[in-house]
Amino acid sequence: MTTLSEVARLAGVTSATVSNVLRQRGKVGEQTRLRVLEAVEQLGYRPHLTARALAEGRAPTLALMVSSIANPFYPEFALAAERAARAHGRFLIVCNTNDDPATGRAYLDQIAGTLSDGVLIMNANLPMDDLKKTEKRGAPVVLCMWEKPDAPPELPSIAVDFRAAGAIAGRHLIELGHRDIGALVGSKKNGIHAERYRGYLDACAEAGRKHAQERTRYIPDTVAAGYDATMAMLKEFPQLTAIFASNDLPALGAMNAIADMGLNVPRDISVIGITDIQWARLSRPALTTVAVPTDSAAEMSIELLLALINRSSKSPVMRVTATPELVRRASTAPPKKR
Amino acid sequence: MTTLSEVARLAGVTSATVSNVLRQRGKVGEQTRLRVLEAVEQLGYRPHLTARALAEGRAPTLALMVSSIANPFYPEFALAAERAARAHGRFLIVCNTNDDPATGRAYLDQIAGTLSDGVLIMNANLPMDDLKKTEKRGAPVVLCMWEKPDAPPELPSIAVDFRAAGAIAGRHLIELGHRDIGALVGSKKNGIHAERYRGYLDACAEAGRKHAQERTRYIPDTVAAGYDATMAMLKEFPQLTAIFASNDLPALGAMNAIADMGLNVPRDISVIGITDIQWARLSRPALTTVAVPTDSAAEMSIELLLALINRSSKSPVMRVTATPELVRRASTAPPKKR
DNA sequence: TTGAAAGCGCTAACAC
DNA sequence: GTGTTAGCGCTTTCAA
Repeated sequence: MTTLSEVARLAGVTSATVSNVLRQRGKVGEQTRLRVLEAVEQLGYRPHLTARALAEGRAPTLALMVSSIANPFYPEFALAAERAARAHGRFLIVCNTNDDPATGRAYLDQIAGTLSDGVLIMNANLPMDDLKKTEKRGAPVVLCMWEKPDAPPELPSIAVDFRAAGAIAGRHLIELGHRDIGALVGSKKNGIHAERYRGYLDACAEAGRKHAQERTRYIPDTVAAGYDATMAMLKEFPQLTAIFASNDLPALGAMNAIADMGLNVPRDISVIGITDIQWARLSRPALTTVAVPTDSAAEMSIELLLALINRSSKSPVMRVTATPELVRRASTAPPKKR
Repeated sequence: MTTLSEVARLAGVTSATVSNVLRQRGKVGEQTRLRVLEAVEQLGYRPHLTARALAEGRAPTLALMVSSIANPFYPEFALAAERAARAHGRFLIVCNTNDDPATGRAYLDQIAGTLSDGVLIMNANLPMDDLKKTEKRGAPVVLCMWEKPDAPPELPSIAVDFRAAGAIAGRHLIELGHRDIGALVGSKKNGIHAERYRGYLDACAEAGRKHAQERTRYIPDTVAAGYDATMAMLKEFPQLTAIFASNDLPALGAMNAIADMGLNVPRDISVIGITDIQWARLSRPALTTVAVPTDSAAEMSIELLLALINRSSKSPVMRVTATPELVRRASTAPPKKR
């Protein structure tokens, strides 16, 4: 490993000067600058980021806490977040909590404020208290995809208007003429997807209709759960002509279930999801869904986090992304005439 | 931020002692130990990982270079790698090169050997030379999924016998009775998937058959490319009864194309892939594929990397994972009688 | 068993 | 412009 002072020695200057030329801090003569640069080149010197971090009192990394990077939505977010971080000279450490609060806490304890300057929280199943504690210890925390713009959380956050997304999905189904709709909610009753469902109910209300409780299933946010719930619901309510799913994963499961029952999407039953993950456009039929602005949410999250780190913003702040938009694909159509 | 010496002061000892207590380095009296622990608790002290790294001369992080974490296979690998890294007390930094060698080089230059102790290379499109250069600078490098066990690379690596995988896929198709098979190779002719195709050709040869060159398409490793190539190939060779794809993504594309042509998988045409990514089991019909041992490849990669870092192993070493295995699902069946 | 002190590689005042 | 110096927070000999 080549160090600053080795470079300095070769260039016949002191390490402070080398540091100055490397950080482009003016006040360096043109010839010494050239001499230093040459020495750097010759020795193949690379700054030691850890040492620099310690001296500067700040880490070059940010952490992203996520329940599991293998969940199909997160990689897309992570990619965008990493890009945004890079654009600001930061590296991204990925922390999979596996939905286990203890794992998340361990991460927070170890890296927040030491290895990484701040942390992005994406659905990591961590109690607010733990998050506030790490914030108090000096490491800013940003909630990446808050679901309720009307109810700002106690921590800085980027919010997506998921209620609007739910309403858009509901409206689309209703406008197509659907009256018998089943709803798949990918969380507990008052869980994370509650707002999306509320939005769907808003759309029903707007249309002067009422959604019957029994036609709603609260399930895990997975393809398999969407599959099972759809099977069950279709058996109980064969008259359904459409399925509203609070997320793309259960929607995809619903499509599979419908296909396996020998029915056709969208001819017999329409399906709509929310998010617009990659698979949505690749499934057959391609899934109609309400696209959430993933990339800009990631960028906004990184920017807010950096602002907090630089103390140029004070918590709590909530910023709202652009409104989700309908993406019409092939899984929705008017209901069959009877 | 609480520092070691603050804890030391509170406990009435010196920071060296606190350090000893924390690192469980015996030689500390029981009462002082307790006193120190209490002080740690009281102040909510957390070791500063960056400072520790600098003092120890080693970073607590490992880097994973990948072309794009959003590519459906990588997140699964990344998850397993992160778990393995955590099990050894390391954190994982994700580096998306975006398939751009310059980006990869920039990462290597910046973090290898400074911010991170070593780097895992997963299909990041980086020239060997750059990798060898970073290794020379002192940061071990491990190639995570080398495709040719018979031709060890010049760097430490974990190899998967993809030729065997290709042979397994080919054999499966042939055993089902297929004779008119189209091949989709997800890389350039002598590119990364060449071994898989060779394996497929091995299977043909074993069966005393010869695969006709014109029935092979070299394409990008994507769903879209698989779709287009299948469309084209089926138009040119309507007699095909099966598609061998060197990867699941093109295989999924092939299934979509077949469906869009109004044909049925597997009744009219069988499709097989390689890897067994998550989507494979979720597609309709579920994709028959040859599963690669992702998790163990990730673990082996991490372990090899750590061994190199601890100099308990010297490069180059190549280790081979368990052999890929056939996963029969619904996309393959015997060909129709004519 | 505990303390003193040096140093990891770099940055940032402050002098010269 | 360039050098001197004092740390950043921790680990680790080496002495006591």
